[in-house]
Amino acid sequence: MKTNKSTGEILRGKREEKGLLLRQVAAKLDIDTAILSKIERSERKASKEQIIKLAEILDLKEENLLIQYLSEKILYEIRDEELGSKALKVAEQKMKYINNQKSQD
Amino acid sequence: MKTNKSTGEILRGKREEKGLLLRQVAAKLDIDTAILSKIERSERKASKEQIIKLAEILDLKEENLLIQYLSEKILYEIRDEELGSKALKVAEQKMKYINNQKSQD
DNA sequence: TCTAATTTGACTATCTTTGTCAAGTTAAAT
DNA sequence: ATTTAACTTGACAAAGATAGTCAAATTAGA
Repeated sequence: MKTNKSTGEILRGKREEKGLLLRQVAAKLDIDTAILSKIERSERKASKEQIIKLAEILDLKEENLLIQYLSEKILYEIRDEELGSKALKVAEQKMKYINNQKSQD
Repeated sequence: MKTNKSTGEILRGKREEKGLLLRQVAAKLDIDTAILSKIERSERKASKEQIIKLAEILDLKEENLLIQYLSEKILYEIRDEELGSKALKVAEQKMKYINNQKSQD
């Protein structure tokens, strides 16, 4: 999966590829075009529900789009944190530990 | 670094080791004991500023405590997300990419 | 059992997020 | 160059999440 493209870029790329207008897609999401514009330019975050709808509207694989979206949410939490990389690694270890616990049931 | 202990557990452990009361530590943080109690039992999240003060009050290495704290913040974002593990991995790739870009200046 | 420490829950205040709206800017077509 | 539709911007409002206080209830140690 591509990881060096923002969710916004993916959304805009696919929308244009399909020849859809902001107005049209925004209407399906039931939001103002202003917000969708901001989402596409990474000035605002979409909600999970919006991501799911967008995947459907734009024929994007929902799972991939959600992973993109979640990874950005994660990075947003550690934006301009010196220790971000280290925190990410520790988070992965904790995650592994948690998943191990779960499978011990 | 230990990763299978929550920030709250670390804080409580060290506070008790030092024989300090919730009241005393809370006073230094300028918050009610109720909140500190909740932080120690992971019922509430501390703020970054509180974590920094707590490291100082309890003689914990600030960097380690911050990493713990940030990693929990990350995991909080993907709690009960099916795709959490995958999102974490993608976040790491993105992070690497970003850091690479930075070093190209 | 008494007393101090901690926990709990109801409530409030503050901050963040998510949205609308209207005005401003850009781009394409003529 | 002008016009028109698409998009962007920023100020604002509503709603939701977060961080705190306070007082009552519970727990733990002398």
